Amino acid sequence: MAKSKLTISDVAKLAGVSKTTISHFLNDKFEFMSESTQEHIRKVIIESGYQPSKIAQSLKSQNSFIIGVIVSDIESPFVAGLIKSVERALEGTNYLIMTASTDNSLDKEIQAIEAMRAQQVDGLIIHTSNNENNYVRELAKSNLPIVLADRSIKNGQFDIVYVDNVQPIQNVLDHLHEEGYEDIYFFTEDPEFVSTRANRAEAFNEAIKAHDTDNKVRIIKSDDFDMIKAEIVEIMERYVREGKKPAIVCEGGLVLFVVAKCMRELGLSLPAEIALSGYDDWGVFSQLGWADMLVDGITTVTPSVYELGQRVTDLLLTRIANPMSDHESVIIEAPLIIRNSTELRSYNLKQAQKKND
Amino acid sequence: MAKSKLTISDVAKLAGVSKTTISHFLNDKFEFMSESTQEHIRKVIIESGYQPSKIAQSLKSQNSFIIGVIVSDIESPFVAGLIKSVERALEGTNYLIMTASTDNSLDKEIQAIEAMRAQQVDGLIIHTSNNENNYVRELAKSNLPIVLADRSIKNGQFDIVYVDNVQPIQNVLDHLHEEGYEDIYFFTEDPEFVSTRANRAEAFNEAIKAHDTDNKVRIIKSDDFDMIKAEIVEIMERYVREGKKPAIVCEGGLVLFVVAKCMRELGLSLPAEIALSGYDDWGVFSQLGWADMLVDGITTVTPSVYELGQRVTDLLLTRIANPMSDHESVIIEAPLIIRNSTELRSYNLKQAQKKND
DNA sequence: TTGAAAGCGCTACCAT
DNA sequence: ATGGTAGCGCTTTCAA
Repeated sequence: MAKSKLTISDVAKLAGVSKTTISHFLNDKFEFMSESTQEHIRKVIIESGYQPSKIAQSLKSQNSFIIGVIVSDIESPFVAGLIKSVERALEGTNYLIMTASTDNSLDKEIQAIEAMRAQQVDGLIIHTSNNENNYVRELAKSNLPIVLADRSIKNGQFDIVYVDNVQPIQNVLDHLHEEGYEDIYFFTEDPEFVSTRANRAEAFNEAIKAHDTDNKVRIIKSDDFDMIKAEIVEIMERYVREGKKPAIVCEGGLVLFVVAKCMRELGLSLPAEIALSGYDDWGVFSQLGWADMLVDGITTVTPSVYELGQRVTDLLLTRIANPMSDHESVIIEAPLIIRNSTELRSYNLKQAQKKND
Repeated sequence: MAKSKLTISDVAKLAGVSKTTISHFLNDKFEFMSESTQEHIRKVIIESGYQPSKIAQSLKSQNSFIIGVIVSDIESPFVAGLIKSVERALEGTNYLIMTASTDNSLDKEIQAIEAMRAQQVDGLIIHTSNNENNYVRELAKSNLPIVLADRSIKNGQFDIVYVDNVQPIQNVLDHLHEEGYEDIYFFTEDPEFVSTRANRAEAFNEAIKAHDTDNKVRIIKSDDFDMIKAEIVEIMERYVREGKKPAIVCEGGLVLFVVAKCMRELGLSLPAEIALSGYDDWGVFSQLGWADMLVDGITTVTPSVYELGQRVTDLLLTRIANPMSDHESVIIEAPLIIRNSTELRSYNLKQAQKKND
């Protein structure tokens, strides 16, 4: 192992050839040298532990082989799965990823993107924290390849891959109606700046309006358990007054988790007193079956985060290869997995059987 | 927004000054120019959207302001928390991070490190997948700053920050004994190449040997639920035969989660039939209280992953600033949080009260 | 088959 | 206060 950094000149000197020949060797242009020099150079390079500087190569070639991945919060299992699948999709290429987690702050997001631009990244994958990110909208007009992951940005022209926000909501509602729930709510974190939340809430409103004219969207904060419990209690009080079975649909993995926690702490029994369901977009956690485990199983809409990352990466590499191609939108489907938390009919059946025994 | 990339020469031409002056401006050396040129340059740069190339700066200055973060699996909440806290600790500096998730493969780990070396990273934070990583051990002898996060590498000289692997195990065992458990097991994934697992298993053996001479370490695979259930069933059979209350201590968040899941599926009741506890090193998930939620609360050893990331980053920055300083080892303490899953005495008390009623 | 030299975008030294 | 220029490590053209 080399003690200090060698340059191409050092290696050329060591091997007794010119920089040019070393460079040819590094770039697999073996036709420019004899077998014997080739072998000789190989040996010298291995023995010396020489690592060509990507920095210098980048400066020359004008591409860095770095993909910038900007995400809202790396600790969200959704985001971690996204990053992992991007890395997997990049295996076998020469690209590395540079990540920045913006803590859902627009300022940090812009800072991170500027820093990555300065690093001469070859492309950007963005899981934005704000759908009004002007900076990105403008940047998209330059020639820097950008693909949005799941969350869109208003009024911009982008490549984007996102999880279906409409059909799964319809499917959940159909299922809940069939099971006999009549008072259905949608819990989401603030949808103002996050397209997926807004789109899911809108799909919910659209689908529900034939059955219900009240506003059933509840905007919660996932770290304010008291507030969430208060919302749930209000729903249960209404149930007591009006007798319509209530159900809650949640916008994403975190909200679903937190609402489940609150229901448990309130001692509610599912599916008898209330139903719970929602998007479970937590990648490895979905695989581990957390929704299967809590409160005896929660019905979820379960998209493949890995597919998302794969498709995003495909799109980005395509655009890097062909900067002038038309922008594409790709939608990831998300099947409904029905579990105990919404199966009122079979619950009722079991209760009836117990009585008969 | 610029359509194509501007260079310092372009900007110098636009501003009607020399490259030197622009360079001075970029490096805040305002003493070398008049107020008026300074203002003029500022305006030109903003209007043109010019971004100095870090690549060129790096080539010149011989440092990249990139920290490489090599981790075993970014989807582990422990690792995600580590990355997040490293990023936080780096806020306010000029450093960016480049991540690579190695899927617990030694080959990929070495590849990733080589790629990062080529990128001229200024330092490396490594959460290794293999404690016999020769490549890293040798690399540590070069002048590249390296700090290990939590997992150590045999026979190497490193800066390292890790979660205490001894005292918490002792604390858990003391607690379990006090509660009346007499047949205590340690569940871990294969400890052969992962120092934390090996160290915890060893601490367990050391602490238990006064009470129990059998080998109570069970090596499981976290994705093989059948195998885990079989182990648990065996333990319960022994309990039926011999009457000593069993307890399981788990090596990390994933094992704890999976074992909890299996116990639930087996219909075991905690703490009455068996106790469960272990390291909960899942950062944000610990905060969300998953261990509080499953099977009515699991007793956990709960280190702060954020502190780990913070300390690791501090150490790395210190070493970058002062390459010749002595290697440091920092230990993160981990308090024991006692929950329902091990509280046999209060459970028995309640049962007794019920009888009296 | 090999090598000399220009130049990528920037910094820093040395002039003016 | 401002500018000319060498050089960081590499690639690539052109010449030998």
